[in-house]
Amino acid sequence: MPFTIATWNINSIRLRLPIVERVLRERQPDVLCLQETKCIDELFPFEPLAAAGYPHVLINGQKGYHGVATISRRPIALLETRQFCGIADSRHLSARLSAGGLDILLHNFYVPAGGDEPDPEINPKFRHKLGFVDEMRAIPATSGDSAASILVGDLNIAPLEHDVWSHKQLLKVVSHTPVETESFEAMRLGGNWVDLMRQLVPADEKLYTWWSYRARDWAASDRGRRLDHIWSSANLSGRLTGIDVLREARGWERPSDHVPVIARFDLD
DNA sequence: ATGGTTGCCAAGCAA
Repeated sequence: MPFTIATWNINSIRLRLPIVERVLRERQPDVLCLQETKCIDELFPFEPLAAAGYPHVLINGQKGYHGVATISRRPIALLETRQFCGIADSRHLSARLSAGGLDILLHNFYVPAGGDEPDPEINPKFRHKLGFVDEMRAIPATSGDSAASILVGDLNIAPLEHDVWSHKQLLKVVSHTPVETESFEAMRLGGNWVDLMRQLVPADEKLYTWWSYRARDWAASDRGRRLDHIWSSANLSGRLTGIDVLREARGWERPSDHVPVIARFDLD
């Protein structure tokens, strides 16, 4: 049995509990990292997730906005919930679990979207996003003989040309501006993180995890972006056996605008 | 160039 980990910006856990249960039932990931749960901790749906086989649930929620949760079939321990840029948003949760004899440090991130105007001087939300990515430099991929790291989440940046439907048309659109993509890649490489999706999908192939709600026909226009990511330390990247982007989930009833991404590893 | 949709929670704000 491989070890599998999934990430999904769910855009309200309570509204979309039925499709979360569907993914858990059909794909049975060992761990699912959720972002934008939009749910205070007291209202989090622990019981249905436990009934689905996921009794280990770690949450960092807030009212109405943001919020991350990491749910697991196997025991998992909360490490910390970090703040970034001195702003008390619920955008991070780290945890420790064991798989294949490895002690795995797992980060679940929801990076700020950054607003519409890609100018940090006039747009505080964009300034926050750039500062947030800068602060992520303090979280490198730690590893050792029996230790490894995984970082997943909605990172709200599509770094490569073919991570967006039109590189040229998105160069001035927040999520794909050079100031974002360059600092994003520098942060990833400086932290020794491996981009696992692109390890298996060639850089010249289009790859998206998000399609706007505003499209008349998201599938026909297919104007997507790869905003969701799975990274690992180098000692785990060699154990990666597969990546699934569940594009079909964008067409389900009451969908999130993001779809689940699942990584499979040759670990038990 | 503009507006297009969704969710929170009950008016805009954020995405």
